[in-house]
Amino acid sequence: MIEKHMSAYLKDAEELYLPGISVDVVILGYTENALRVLLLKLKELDYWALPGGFIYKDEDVDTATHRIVQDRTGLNKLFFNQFQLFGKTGRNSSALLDQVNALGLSKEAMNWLDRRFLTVGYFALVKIDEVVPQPDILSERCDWFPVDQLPVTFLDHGEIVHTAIEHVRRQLNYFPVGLNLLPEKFTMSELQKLYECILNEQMDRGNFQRKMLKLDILVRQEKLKTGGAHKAPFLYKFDIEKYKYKVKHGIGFI
Amino acid sequence: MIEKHMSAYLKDAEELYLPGISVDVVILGYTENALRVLLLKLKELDYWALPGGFIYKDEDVDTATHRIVQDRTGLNKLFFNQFQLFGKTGRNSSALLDQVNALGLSKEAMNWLDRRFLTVGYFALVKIDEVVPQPDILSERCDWFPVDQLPVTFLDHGEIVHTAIEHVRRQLNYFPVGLNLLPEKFTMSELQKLYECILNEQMDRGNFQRKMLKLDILVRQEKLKTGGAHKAPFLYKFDIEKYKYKVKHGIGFI
DNA sequence: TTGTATTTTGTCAAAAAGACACATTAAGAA
DNA sequence: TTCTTAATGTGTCTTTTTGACAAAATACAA
Repeated sequence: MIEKHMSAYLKDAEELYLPGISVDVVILGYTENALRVLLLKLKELDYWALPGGFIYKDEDVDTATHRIVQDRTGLNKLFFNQFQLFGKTGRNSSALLDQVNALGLSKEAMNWLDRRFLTVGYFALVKIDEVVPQPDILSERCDWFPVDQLPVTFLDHGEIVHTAIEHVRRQLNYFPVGLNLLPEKFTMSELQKLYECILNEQMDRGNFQRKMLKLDILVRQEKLKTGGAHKAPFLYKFDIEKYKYKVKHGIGFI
Repeated sequence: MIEKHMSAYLKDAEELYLPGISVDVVILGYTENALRVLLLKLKELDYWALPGGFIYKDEDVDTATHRIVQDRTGLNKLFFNQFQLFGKTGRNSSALLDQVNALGLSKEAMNWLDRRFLTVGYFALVKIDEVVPQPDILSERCDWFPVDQLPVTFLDHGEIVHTAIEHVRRQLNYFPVGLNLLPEKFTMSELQKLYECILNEQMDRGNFQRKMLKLDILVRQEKLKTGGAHKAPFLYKFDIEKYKYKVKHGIGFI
């Protein structure tokens, strides 16, 4: 079955796309106290893969990425960034070709796939509850996985995810993670838990709040009413102007 | 003239190299209180270009980079890192082709060059006095330029340099800049000036020393005798073990 | 020997970080 | 209604770090 889809998908690949290079996107969301990545279950194969695709011959790489993420998430306004090119020799789909009925593949598809591929690694930050995940033609479904509990992945996609996380962690001061991963309004402890997930370290509540407020990028809203059996926390929003300015120059949190 | 060299250089390009992709390396050195980049003056053209090249079909991208840097610098042990893929549409050598006698180019060379090219941006950190710069077949000489005083560059090479610097600056805690840019033994104020160059900001001498020594990565040597009419400063070396460990986890200076 | 330039080292106040405590309060239980 | 619980808002105190600056040291030159 999958041979048919692949053959259709790759019918004019040679003519349409830049050869030997693809894009893979680590789409990151945050919910229920965990950083999660969107993965696609390949049809008939026991691999989960990153959303990815090829680059049209006259298309910017960033544009290709936007297209790919938009197709998989339904989102239009996106924050994403390139973080690394992966290109070890021997990086090709032979593992996959071994498992499909290669004879069922069209000659064009076979030619296209059976070569070394470089892939550009991107990460995207999305509000998980705004996403409507869409499998692509080669996958049967998609799911969010906590970044520390990945399933068996296709090729080096697991490594790509971990590299992306490390990249975000190192440059946390330069990416608008709060703005793009949290809902518009959030509590201080939600923000703290997000930071703790990314940095993989616990912080003191009082000290986190003091430090975060001193950055002068948050606007306090009215109280949160509904919820648990405890004092209702304040809600905050980002002051977008100040936030974006600070992110550009390093927010100065870590 | 250059047409002949290009034709020779690109004779079997299609067969040897991955198509549509190149490597460009921002080779950074430090001397006389300035961060400098090695550029090549293209023969007969008014452009300075980054050292670069193509990737053999069965060669790791990192290996290609090592080969390129080794060819231009004579160095074997190298610290280098990929930092970004550049790939806007329309990024090709037409600007260059306009200026050479295109008719003098072989058909192979013409075919190879006249297409969109992606390029992988790397930076390398070298000890400038250990380098013996070697022009490549397309260039007539090479020179070190302070990164804030670049000449007119080929294509987007100027932008690539500035992106590299910003990358190093942001992740200064994660790169062994001192170890790779300074001679084996150095004074505290040499180290400070290096940091000031990269961060583009002045620091207090006493405070710099206090902070740097507390990192516990330096070993104090004997005095520096020769020199100016003033107190001779201590020389320091890095404690390689400690330094590498700290760099891996973020040195914690900035 | 004295002056100059630069390094080494130290001081002191201000700011930030870290540890922790106590009062507050929404919701549910008694 | 009152009490309990769990998490929040806020404050305090100590320690550490930073920032600004100055005194002492010293190699060389005049």
